[in-house]
Amino acid sequence: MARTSVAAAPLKMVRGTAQRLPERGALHELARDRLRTLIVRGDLAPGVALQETQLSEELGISRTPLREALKLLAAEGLLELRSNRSAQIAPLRQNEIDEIFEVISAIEGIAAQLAASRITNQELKRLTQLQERMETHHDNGKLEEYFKINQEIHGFIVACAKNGVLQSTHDTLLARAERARYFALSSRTRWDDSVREHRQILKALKARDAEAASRALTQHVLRTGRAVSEQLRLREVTSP
Amino acid sequence: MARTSVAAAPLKMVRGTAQRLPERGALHELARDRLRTLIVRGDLAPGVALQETQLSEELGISRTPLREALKLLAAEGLLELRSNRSAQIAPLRQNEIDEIFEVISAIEGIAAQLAASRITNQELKRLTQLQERMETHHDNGKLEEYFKINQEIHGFIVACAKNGVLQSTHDTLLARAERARYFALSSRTRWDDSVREHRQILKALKARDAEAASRALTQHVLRTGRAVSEQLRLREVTSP
DNA sequence: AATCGAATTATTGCATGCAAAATGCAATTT
DNA sequence: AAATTGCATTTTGCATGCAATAATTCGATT
Repeated sequence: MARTSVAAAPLKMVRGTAQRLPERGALHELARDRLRTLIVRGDLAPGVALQETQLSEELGISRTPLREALKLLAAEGLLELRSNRSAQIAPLRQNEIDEIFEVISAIEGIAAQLAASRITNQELKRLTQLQERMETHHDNGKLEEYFKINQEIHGFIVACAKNGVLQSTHDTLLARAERARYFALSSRTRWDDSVREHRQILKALKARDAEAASRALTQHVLRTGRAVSEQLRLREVTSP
Repeated sequence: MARTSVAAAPLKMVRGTAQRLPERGALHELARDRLRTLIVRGDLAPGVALQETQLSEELGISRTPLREALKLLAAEGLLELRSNRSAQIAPLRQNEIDEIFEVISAIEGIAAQLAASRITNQELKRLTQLQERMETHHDNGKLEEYFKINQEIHGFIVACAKNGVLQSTHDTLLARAERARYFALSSRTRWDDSVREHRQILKALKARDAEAASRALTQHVLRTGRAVSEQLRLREVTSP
């Protein structure tokens, strides 16, 4: 099996070798963050087994903080631990993805509802700006950039709800959903629809119409979820 | 400082001593579960510092699995880790409690909505049964039992939504909310109202009226949250 | 007496060691 | 040939060791 090189740079300084400065902070957090990114982006594919010794060497840390990181990632649903066996990158079960989007739609629904009354004019301005940038990327066919701004908008609306617990719950679920989206990049038609739906959401927020904003965002997320789920289904039938 | 005795029985068998059978499973999970219960029930009060060596001895395990448990509990929001300092039982910040109830209300709202269409007749029967038992406890003034069934009903409705991700998200948040409720046991009038609201929720579910069920449960949780928050505020002003 | 600061002690964060469980492989049996 | 058993190896789970950081003590100074 190919060696899954996981470490662009070790997390920790090694004595006597000149190298890039190691990141600072607790090692288990650094390991968790690094691994999370790798999992979400699909660099560590679903089903891949993570061996503690090998991985700890690649990260340049010992097994102790690594194991702590693995347990945290398992709690986030990105990893599955099997007792006395290697941890495994969580598979993308269609059913689970459906569930995740169902929950995210509810979270963003309440977020939009709260944001409608709590959002400041400055935040509305910023949101308008983001929408414009997103539309530009859409018109120019810049998928990568569009995708990024899209995520930013969703996160920003949740932030405007001014509820930290809501935010962190959302973030955790989003990581799992995003992983599925990396696999199943949405279709072109969905892309067009999505931009339109975002316009509606922004309009409702500007009008501070909680009901409309909530409904629009909930539906938007549910439709996105269905598109991702559909792509996943196609992949399952055709490729593996 | 009084020794916070945390261990009814050690988690692990000690060689050569006749004693109750140790529970089975990974030590970090046992430790996490035991500590979670102690925290939620208030046996470990907000602000209390947990020393790794002392606690590991009380639990009869080594620091390694204990530290894993601590990090998981911190991720659940029940504990706060301060680098190079002892972990601390998370304080009950009123603002945070408010946020938690806001999110739970949304979660249970979507749960009721989904449950309205997904609940089986058998589950409805069970729910009716639970409601009856709860009312009995209410009428007899059995707070403890009432409280337990109340929790069971909420959990059961979420289960009827048939969404595992929703369920586990709910469970995690509920632990934090429940901790606050142990501190701030709701007032008598709230108790009466609560039973009435539960009747409404059940009625809506029986009618499979998603809209009504969702609205009723959402409002019920929000009102409960407000009652808890109010009690917390009173405590803050009067006692400490 | 109060305050500051150095020395001492206590505690955390990480690495390593070791036993138990699982895996892989070859010899053996069906 | 397929399945099975036994043995060696690998890998995990937990305990322990050690250096770095924070808390504490106690004495010197104002």
